[in-house]
Amino acid sequence: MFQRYTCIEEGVEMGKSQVKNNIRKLRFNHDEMTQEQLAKKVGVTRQTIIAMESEKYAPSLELAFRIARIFGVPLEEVFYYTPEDE
Amino acid sequence: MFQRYTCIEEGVEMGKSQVKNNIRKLRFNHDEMTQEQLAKKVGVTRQTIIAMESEKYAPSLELAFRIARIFGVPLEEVFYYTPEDE
DNA sequence: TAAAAATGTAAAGAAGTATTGACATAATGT
DNA sequence: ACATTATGTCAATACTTCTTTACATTTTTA
Repeated sequence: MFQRYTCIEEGVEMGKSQVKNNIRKLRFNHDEMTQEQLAKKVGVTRQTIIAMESEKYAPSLELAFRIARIFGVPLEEVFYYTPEDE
Repeated sequence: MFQRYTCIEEGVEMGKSQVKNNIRKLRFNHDEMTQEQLAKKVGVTRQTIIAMESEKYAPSLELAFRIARIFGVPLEEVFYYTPEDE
């Protein structure tokens, strides 16, 4: 066994997801929207935005839709799948 | 009030998600692919397919991408967001 | 250069998603 | 009718995403 995620000695090492995003770029293209403002608009905390931007994990599908909607673009213009990691 | 989630007396009642999908249709349009076959192709269990088709919950973004890829269509052709419930 | 605003990090716990296994019902074929 | 295949349900557990709180660092602006 073991396993799909890089585990290091102590603690649980998070696997980075294979879904990438352009949130940061999109924020800047939208009047330099801050993480805080985006968080509020989509109804999550700033932590969640940070985690997504730093790709610690991918958002839920529902949250992905809400974010795309805020930026007024289709979901696949914000998020994209990179299997096998490039 | 009330409320996005139907909560019943005892136990936790699952809220249905606001993300809908065409998985069932797509399966049939693809040579009547069974739940089992789809599950195997995208690398999840049959339970997960059942839960998504019956909209008990929406998949993760990554799984959504994998499913769309199997059917050879863009993600938004499989899943769509219906805020406020239609 | 000091205050304020924006971003980053960490960790515990809640909520949501996925797995496993066991069994029930429906549909298809022989 | 019987066996087989496909679908559905339930429940426990594991894993992933999101929240909350609190504090550290960087960037911006007065």
